[in-house]
Amino acid sequence: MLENECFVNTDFYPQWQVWQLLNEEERTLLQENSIFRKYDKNQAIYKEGELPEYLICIVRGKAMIRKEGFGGRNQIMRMIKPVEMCGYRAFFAEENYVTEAIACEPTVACLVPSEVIQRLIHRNVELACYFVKLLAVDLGESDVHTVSLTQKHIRGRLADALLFLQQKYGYESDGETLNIAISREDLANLSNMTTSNAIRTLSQFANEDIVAIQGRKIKIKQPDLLRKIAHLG
Amino acid sequence: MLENECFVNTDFYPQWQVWQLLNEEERTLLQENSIFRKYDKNQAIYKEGELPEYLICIVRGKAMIRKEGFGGRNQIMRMIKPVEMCGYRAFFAEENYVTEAIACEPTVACLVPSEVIQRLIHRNVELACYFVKLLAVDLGESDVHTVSLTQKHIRGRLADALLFLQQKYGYESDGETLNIAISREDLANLSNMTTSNAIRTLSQFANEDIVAIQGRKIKIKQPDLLRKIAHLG
DNA sequence: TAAAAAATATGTTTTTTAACATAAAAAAAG
DNA sequence: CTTTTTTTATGTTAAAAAACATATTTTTTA
Repeated sequence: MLENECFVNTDFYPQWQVWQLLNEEERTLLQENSIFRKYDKNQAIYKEGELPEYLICIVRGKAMIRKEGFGGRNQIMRMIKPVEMCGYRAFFAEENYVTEAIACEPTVACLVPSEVIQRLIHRNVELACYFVKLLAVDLGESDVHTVSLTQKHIRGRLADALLFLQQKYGYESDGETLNIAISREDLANLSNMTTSNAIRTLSQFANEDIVAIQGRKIKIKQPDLLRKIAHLG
Repeated sequence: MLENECFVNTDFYPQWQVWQLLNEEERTLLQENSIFRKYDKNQAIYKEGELPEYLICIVRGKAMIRKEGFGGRNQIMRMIKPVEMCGYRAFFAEENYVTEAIACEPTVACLVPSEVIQRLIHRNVELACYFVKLLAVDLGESDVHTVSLTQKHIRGRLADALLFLQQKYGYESDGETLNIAISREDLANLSNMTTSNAIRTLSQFANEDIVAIQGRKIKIKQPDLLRKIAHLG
């Protein structure tokens, strides 16, 4: 067993949508072949250029899917929460990864070897259709994200990023603090701007009382205003 | 029969990869339910916000998949050639279209009603897996395209666009003229810049003898140099 | 074919954003 | 707990790209 493998409570399986599509026999095949791995904050789950060996399901924690750009800049393409998957795109495309996945906080993943998934989707058409839908939704989000990144101004892009984080991770129990701690640099990478501009623009939002900042924790004080800024571009 | 419906030589079917995955019975179902439609240059094949009714296969001509942005700007997301499909993303995601498809030249499409495709993929797992792969490849291309659009400078983006057109449509018989006539505006929409900048930058490339311009026909004279410019960002 | 409209070319100005610089604050490491 | 490193804040400058303007060419349409 590799040192970052671990055992976890397998209660997570029923939460995984894939699990719901499998019969008893298929579930056994999946469970007996899947392994669990722990990742530290900022540890890579997979790297750009590698060949995908596993389908990865995030059980605990958070991950970001990002792509290296030019001059040390990265673009965060997607973010993952429990119980969502990553790594399946490259695997299904039969390509090496074009992105990398990084744990945003201590994270646990369930890894299923590619051959097992391949076998499962070829014998279970509902599972295949589930992945068709998943990829189709991903591609639509990607199209919308691309136009936001390329055509909106800095404030609109940052507003989009904050609303995206809200939608993905929700609020803490106070109903306004984003349920993720994110550095200004990552916020910049999510919204296609330099770190300085993320810092500056977030400060402006705080001055305008649209958000409140407590380090890497962000309170969304006026979501409607944020939506308006996002909508204007 | 709608006025833009038409009959075409059905020899195209064997060229369609989907056709190759079907048995006799499935082929009959597909063929008996598919209709053909003609589109003029610049005519919409489908529009943003509409509900997808058909899977669309381009039989003759060319189409661009684009998304409306802000201030009258569009982003061309993908381009289609015979025999490739479009319109399947929204359909599989069970969403309205987030993009529109426009015929770039007189185009003929084969339309298959959504219910028919739905029935086919649920009884043919190989077909379902084919769409999984197709969408996975699309999403990978989208990721790469996004980073090009957001991080490369104007020259790099235009170089990428020209190389993309070369790869997609190839050369004419002279071995260097792109097999598509494209306006500067569309080139701008493909590479995320204003029309003025597409005009100016293409002129620069012509001055540097990297390309030669004859109206909307572009000769790639130094593809290696173009690749170098694209690679530098 | 002539007139009108649209697209292209090219120069100039303005806006936006990146890059750079420095200090303060916060987080991480020993 | 102290030192070092990293992150954040904020001001200034430089670069990139958009916006604007006008002339010319090409395409479309009557």
